[in-house]
Amino acid sequence: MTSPGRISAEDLESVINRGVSEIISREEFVRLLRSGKKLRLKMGFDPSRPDIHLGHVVGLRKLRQLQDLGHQVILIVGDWTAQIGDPSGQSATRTMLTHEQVLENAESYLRQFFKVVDQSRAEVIYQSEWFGKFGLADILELTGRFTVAQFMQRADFAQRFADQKPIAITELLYPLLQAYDSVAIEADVEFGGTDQMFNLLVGRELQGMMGQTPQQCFLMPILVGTDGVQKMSKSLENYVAVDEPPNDMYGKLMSVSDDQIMSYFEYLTDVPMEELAGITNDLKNNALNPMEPKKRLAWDVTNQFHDRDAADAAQAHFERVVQRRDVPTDIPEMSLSELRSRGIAGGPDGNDVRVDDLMLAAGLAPSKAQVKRLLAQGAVERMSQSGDSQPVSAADAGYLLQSGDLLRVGKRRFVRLTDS
RNA sequence: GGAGGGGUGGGUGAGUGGUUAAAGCCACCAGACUGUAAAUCUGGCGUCCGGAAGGGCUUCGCAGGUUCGAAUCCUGCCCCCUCCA
Repeated sequence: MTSPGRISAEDLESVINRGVSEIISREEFVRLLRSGKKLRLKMGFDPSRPDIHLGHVVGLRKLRQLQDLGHQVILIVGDWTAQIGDPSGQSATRTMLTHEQVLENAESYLRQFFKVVDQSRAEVIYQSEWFGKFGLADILELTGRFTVAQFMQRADFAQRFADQKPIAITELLYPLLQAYDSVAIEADVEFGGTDQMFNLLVGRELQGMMGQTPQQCFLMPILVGTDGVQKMSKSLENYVAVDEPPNDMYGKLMSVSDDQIMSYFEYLTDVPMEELAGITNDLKNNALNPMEPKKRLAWDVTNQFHDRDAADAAQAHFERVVQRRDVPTDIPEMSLSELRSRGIAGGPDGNDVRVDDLMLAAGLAPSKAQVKRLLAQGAVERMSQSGDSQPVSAADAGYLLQSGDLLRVGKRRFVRLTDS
C-alpha cells in the first residue's frame, strides 16, 4: 500500500483524468494529493435505493483507487435525506422509512459497496449521528445561510420553477443536509456524479462558512445504460446490477451499444488507456469486429464481480447459447412428480405434460395468453431425449411432453422435464 | 379565501357517448437478418376458454347514477398541481 504523498506521475494522471468528468478545483485537489495528508473521501448514499449498478461503480472504482493510494473513505448513510428524496425528478416527498428498513437497505448496500471499495480503509457513518439531535434552532441557522436565488441556480430547480412544476420545500433542504454532512465529517473531497454538482458545491460553500477548509468536488461521468441512450438507471431498466449472476452480467454487457464500448472500458476496467486508444482506432477502421472487444469487456467486468472461472463460464455460456444457439449446459428442471402433485400432468398414463402448462409452471411465460403468442410466433421448440427437435405449433400445445423432453422458448430460455 | 388544471394500460401520453382492450412513443417479448442479447426490419404486447373461428371476463382515481351503450355525461368522495390573495 502506498502511503499518501508519494503519488507517482502515472497514478496522478490516472486519478485525475480517467473516468473523471470534473474536479473542483483540480489544482487544489492535486495539491492535496501531493501533500501527504491522508484524505477523507466522502461518499453518500440514500438507503431508499439499496441497489448498486455499474453506473455507481464508476465512482466506487475511483474511491478504491484513492484508497490504494492511502486515503480513507467515509461512507455516509443518508437515513435522513432518504426521506426527502433527491429532487432529481418530479418525484414528490417519499414515504418515511422505518428504522428497520433503513438498516436492511443499508446492509444490502454495504455488501455491494464493498465489492469494489476496501472495507478495511472505510468508515460507515449514519447521518442520524448528527441530525438525530438537530433542533429547530439548528435548522434555522443552517437554512438562514442560503437564499432561494442560490438554489434557483440549480438547473433542475430552475427548470421546474420555470415550468411551474412543484418544488417541495423539503427538496430544497436536501442539498443543505447533504452539505452539512461534509461539515460533520470534515470531508476533504466529496464524490458524486455530474448531476450532483450543485449539492457538492453547497457542501463546499457551507464548510467555508463554518470555518473549515472547503472540500474538493469530484464529479464522475454518467454511464450510459445498456440501451445506449439514457443514463444507466434502475427505473429505466437499462442497468447492470453489481449483484447480477455471471451469465446475466456477461450477457447484459454484450447488449451494450457498440458506441458505448469504449466508455465502459475506460470507466469500468483497468485496461491501459494506450491500449484503449488502439482498440478505438481499430474499431474506427473496421479492423475489428465490435463483438471482440465487447466480449473482453464483458469478461473483464464479470471477473471483477465474480471470478475468473465464473467469467470463463459466462463467456462459454454466451458463445454456446447466444452465438451458436446451442443448448446450455445447465438447464432448469421441472420434475414430473411435482407437476403431477400440482395436477398439471395428465394424459393416458398421467405422465404427459402440456406444453403451455409447463411453460407457465416453469415461469417461461406469465400467462396462457402469452404462451399462445409465443407459440404463434414460432418461438417454442421441443427437443426429445434422442436429440431431435421440432417446433411446437399452437395446435399441439396439448399433452405431448414426456420425461426427458427439453423445451426451448425463444433463443435462450429452457426447461427440462425430469422424472421422479 | 378565490380561480383554474389534472388523476388513463409497466412508463410517457392521446382520447371527451358507440367503429376503443383504448392512438403514438418508450420499455418488454418473438421472428428475420447479423458482426453480439449491438444496429436495422417485421410482428406481438389485459386476461380466460377454444385447434381455430369465435366467445367470456376485467381495465381508464373511488362509489353511485343517466343511457340501448360511458374512459368519455351527471352526483358525491379521495388525491395531486398551478395561479391570484
